[in-house]
Formats: sequence, structure tokens, C-alpha cells
Amino acid sequence: MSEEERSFRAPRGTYDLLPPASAEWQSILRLAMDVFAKAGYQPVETPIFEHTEVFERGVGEASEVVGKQMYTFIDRGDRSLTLRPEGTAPVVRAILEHNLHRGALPVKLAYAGPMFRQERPQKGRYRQFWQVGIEGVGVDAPALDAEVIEVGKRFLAMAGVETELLLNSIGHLDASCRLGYLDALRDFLHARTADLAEDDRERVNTNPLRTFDSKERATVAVMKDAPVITDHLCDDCATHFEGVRSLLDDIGVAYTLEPRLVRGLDYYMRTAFEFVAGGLGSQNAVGGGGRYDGLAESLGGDALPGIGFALGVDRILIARGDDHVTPSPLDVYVVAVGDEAARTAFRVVTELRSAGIGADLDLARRSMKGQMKQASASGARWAAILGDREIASGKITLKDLTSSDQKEIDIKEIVPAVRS
RNA sequence: GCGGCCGUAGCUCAGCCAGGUAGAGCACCCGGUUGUGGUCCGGGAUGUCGCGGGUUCAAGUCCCGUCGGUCGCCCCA
Repeated sequence: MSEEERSFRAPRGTYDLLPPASAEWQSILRLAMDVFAKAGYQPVETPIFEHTEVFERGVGEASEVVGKQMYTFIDRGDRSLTLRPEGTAPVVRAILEHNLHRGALPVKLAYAGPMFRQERPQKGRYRQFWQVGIEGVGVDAPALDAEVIEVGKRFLAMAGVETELLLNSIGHLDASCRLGYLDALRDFLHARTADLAEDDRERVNTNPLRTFDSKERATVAVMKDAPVITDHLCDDCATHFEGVRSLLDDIGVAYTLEPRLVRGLDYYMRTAFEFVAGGLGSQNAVGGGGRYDGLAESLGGDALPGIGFALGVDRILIARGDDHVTPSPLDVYVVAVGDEAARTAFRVVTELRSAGIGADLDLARRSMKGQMKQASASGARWAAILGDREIASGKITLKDLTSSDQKEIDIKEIVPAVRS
């Protein structure tokens, strides 16, 4: 039987989240949604698949993500559907569909969920990966940009990830701004094509901004002298960017201006930012975001500015290292010696659980030593021991596993005794 | 999608170069006299050596293919 035919293997680029990492993963999601909610970003859930046009029109057909990486399929009703490769376009689609933008602005939403892209898997790069993110829609004030960025930065710090914030403005699509800059950049590149690395020459026409990302030495040398977007912003975009920066300065959010920062999705404009961290190999971004003032319109809706970010949960987990301990949800481990005691233990555990106390017991008929070992490994603070003596007297022995102190208490007192 | 490296017990890995019937540490289970964990000591279970094919009397070891992982490119979270 070939490996391919074995059914008990996760598909390429996917993985199973198992204890104890799964608990850590869940606590990150909880922390994220909590931090976001406390900044006014309320949870939203959108479908895992969308009409393919949502991404083609929203993210842009020219982008690598839409062009080569989407899981697109035709369903039995002959519709073209796509497993979402990112979260922003679906959220904006939902806002438009339900007219949330007719209410108070900005609409502030937060999401967490799996995204799908068919890329070659690598550390920190999976075909199904989890993102958490927020979107602030309906307002183009710099304060919204600064708020979104600060929330992201603070959440990452609370999650234990040291990140550097890279910040840029990529202007807007007008001859007075980014288009004019692109012309200047193209002129510059055309004059220097011969000096570029061979692999990069084609990009001059397809996606000139991407030449900034090249790691080819020849290209990097050329790009040092290339014109930079921030020198070509129109007055409005320059003022906006200035506003964002001064607000970030006010609230003490440190950032590095990175005039060569480009984002991969077509809808981005003006503010663009990225959170980078070490330990991720060639995937050094734990997340990023930016302003997408044209997105709602390209989906066919009203003009609606917006800004948001997405953070990779898988990458956060990798970047924060593995010295994080999630506290055990168990408070008591009930140890039973003998059949009669085992029956009583089962009742006691149920009673504890009903009272909201974390409780567990041995179900594999282990020896007492084995059960004590389980108690210790479970992370519970208390071992509650039941044997012939206790059964006869209606008592239970409560042992504090951290101090090793123990005492006999009335079995009816167990709940208050372990409630802390 | 392209190139390099790797794939042996639940985990981390040795064994492969110079083919001869599978190992260590950790984890797991039992025990160290009659009811006490985390330390120590003794014992035990566990592998289609990723998968398929080839060479050979003999393949975990050599060759080819394939799947998967990983690193770099690309792209991005």
C-alpha cells in the first residue's frame, strides 16, 4: 500500500494540532479575540468558502494569491466557489451584503479562522493556516490606522512575540500619486535593466514594485538608488501618512519606516505595515495589513474606506517559542483503591465537575502508585484519595500535591475544600 | 512551481560510508512486601527502518521512482 493511499495522514501542507500545543493555540485565539473586543472590534464569522469573484475582484486577479494559489472548485450547482485565501475580502463582502455601513461608522470587526492557499509548504507556511485579524471600515481618518496598528502590536506583545513594526504608505491609484511613482520607477528600471539580475528583468513590466523584494545581489545594488514611493505621494496621501505617524508617536508605538515595503494583495493603498519577528526562517512576517479604500467598490458596493490586519496564528506559535506553559484546567485528581472506592470516586468526580471544578480520575485500573503518578502529571493541585478506610468512615483524604500536606475531611466537604 | 538536505519505537536520534536477521535516551506500564506522585533502583511492552520497485545468497544500509518534511528561491500570514 503506497503512502498516498493510506487514509490516516493529513494532506500535504496541513497538520494536526495536538495537546499540549492545542491548548496554547486556543489560548492565543482567546487572547486575540479578547484584546480586539476590548478595543471595540466585535467578532464576525464568515463562510469558509465564497463565490470565486469575491477574491478575483476583491484581492485582484493579478496577485499571486488569486492567480496561482486558490483552492477553487465547481460545486454540484455549477457555481465556482473558493476556499478563502484571506479574511478581508469576505468581511467587507459581509458588511456590504448586510448594509452594516449604513449604521454607525466605523464598522469594527474581528475574526479568527482557517485560510487556504496552495503553496509549497515550509516552516511557517501551510496550505491551511489560521489567521486572526481586525477590520475597521467606513472611516478614512488616520486615527483609525493608528488604532488598528496599535491593537495588533499590543496583542502580539501580550502573546509573547517580540516584533518590529515596519511602516510605509503606498499612496493611491492616481497619476498624481502611486501611478506617477510607478512611471518614475519604471523609467528608472528600464534605464538599468541590464544591471538587474536576470530573473528580475521580467518584473520590471509585470510588477515593478516587487523588484524591491528581490534578494539577488545585483538587483539589490540597483534598487538602493531607486526612487521611493514616499517621495512621490500626493498631498492628501502624504498628509494622511503624516497623521498616522504622529498619532503613533503620541501613543508610543515604535515603528521603522520602510519605503520599500510592498504588500501582495492588490487592494492595499496608503498605509501598509508588517510585523516581523525572528525564528521563522524565510517567513519572517507574523502578520501585516494596510488600508484598502478601493476594496468595497471593486466588489461592486459603495465606496467605503477601510483598514485592517491579519496575523498568522501558526507563525505566532513558532515565533514565541515553546517556553509557555498553559495552566492545567484540572483542580482535583481522584485516586481510588478498590472496587467500592472506584464507584464512589466516579460519583465524587461527577459532583466536582457539576460544581465547576476541574476533576479527573483513573479509568484504566492503574495501581495506586500509577494513579498518584497520573495525578501529578495531570497538573491538578489536589489528589483526593479514597480507600477502604475512607469508605468506611465517609471521609476522603485530600493531598496538596505542591506541598505534600494531607488531611482527612468529610467527603461532603470536598467541593468547598478544593474551591479556591 | 524550481534547487539542496532529510524520512529508523509516541518523541529526539544512533546504525547506512566499508550489505549479514533492529538500538539508545526520554515518555509509557509494572515492581522495590500489605494505601501515597514528582528523585532513585529493577523489570516490561512498542517498530511493515515513509512507500514501491531494482541489484544481491542476503538491503534499514547500495540504485531508481514516489510520497512527506525541511532549508533556500518564489510568495505571503
